[in-house]
Amino acid sequence: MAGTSFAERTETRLDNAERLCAAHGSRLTDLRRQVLGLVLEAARPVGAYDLLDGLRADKKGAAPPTVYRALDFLLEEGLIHKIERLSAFVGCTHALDGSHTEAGHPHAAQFLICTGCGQVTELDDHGILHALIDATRHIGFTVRHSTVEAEGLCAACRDVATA
Amino acid sequence: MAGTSFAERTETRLDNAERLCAAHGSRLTDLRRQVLGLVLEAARPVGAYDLLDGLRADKKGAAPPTVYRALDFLLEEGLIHKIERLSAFVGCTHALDGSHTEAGHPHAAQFLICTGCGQVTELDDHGILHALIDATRHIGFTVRHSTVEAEGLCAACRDVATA
DNA sequence: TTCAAATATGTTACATTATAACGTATTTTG
DNA sequence: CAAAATACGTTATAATGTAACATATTTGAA
Repeated sequence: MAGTSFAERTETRLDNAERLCAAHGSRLTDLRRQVLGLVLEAARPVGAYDLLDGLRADKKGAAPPTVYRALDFLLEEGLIHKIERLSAFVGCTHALDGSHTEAGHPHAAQFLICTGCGQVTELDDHGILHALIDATRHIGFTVRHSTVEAEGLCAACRDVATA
Repeated sequence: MAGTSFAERTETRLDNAERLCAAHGSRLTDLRRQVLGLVLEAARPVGAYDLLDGLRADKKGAAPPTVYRALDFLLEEGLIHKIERLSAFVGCTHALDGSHTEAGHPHAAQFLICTGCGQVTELDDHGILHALIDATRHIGFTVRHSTVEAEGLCAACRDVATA
């Protein structure tokens, strides 16, 4: 059993994740749970090699494939997202906090990256998704998955900048 | 002078690019012109190291920074875009083919990546941009730059798949 | 239950993408 | 022309990601 212990809120979310996995016949193993925990405990998007460092506190010989395989699994389950512009990963608030027992389906997700504080906010805005689908439909393109990432300033950082 | 010679259409677009640069006081040097030419001649998004190989046909000792510096310049000028999901670069049709003499301003740009044929189509759809701005405004986030990339099937590849 | 198949993880090596740091050349400007 | 700014050359290395194969664990069917 992994020695790492996480904050209570994180454990709750991990339990949610475990239920979601069970619900579609996949297993949130100790290793995967631990990697997801490390992602969730980070205040901001985490890189794969930061996660690897975190893992090594517990499992001395961990290597890159250990982390990447866990990340691939978590991405497929929709439990985390990859922020492409940052090559980093965040927990999916939609899946882990929401009342959505129907995970797995890739949902619309948009990410707001604040260049001031580094925080990333996840949106799940249907208007954006529909605008994208509308724009692509009439040229015959079928969207399977979309990446929407906006860089800018969050409310708090903008206020600081204006002051 | 660089020995590489490009198709006529490409030269035309390079001339456009040169005018755009001149219009805001930057220089499309031989090197930058050559890198842009290589991007434009590629049927699909090109990686930095593919460009490096292309460069080396002409300049034997070229090294990664040679290419990356040229790419940084071209990105800043809005002459190319980076497709984050592919770590690859495409010419900006908006800037190079359009009647838009007012380059430099980052415009709304969305990319449709066909997983069938690898082609990437650039959209410049205001509906998507506005949906994004609407969704972010009411939470106080100010968008400075956005990345929108959709993966799916273009009309041609979808027809093949359905057949 | 017991073995075969499927799944998950360990381990080594390497591929790909990107940048730091410093020196030289070229261009621009006073 | 000389100084400053800009662009480029060169070496080394950082950061991100994967291939390939071995071992362990779990699952499922006989």
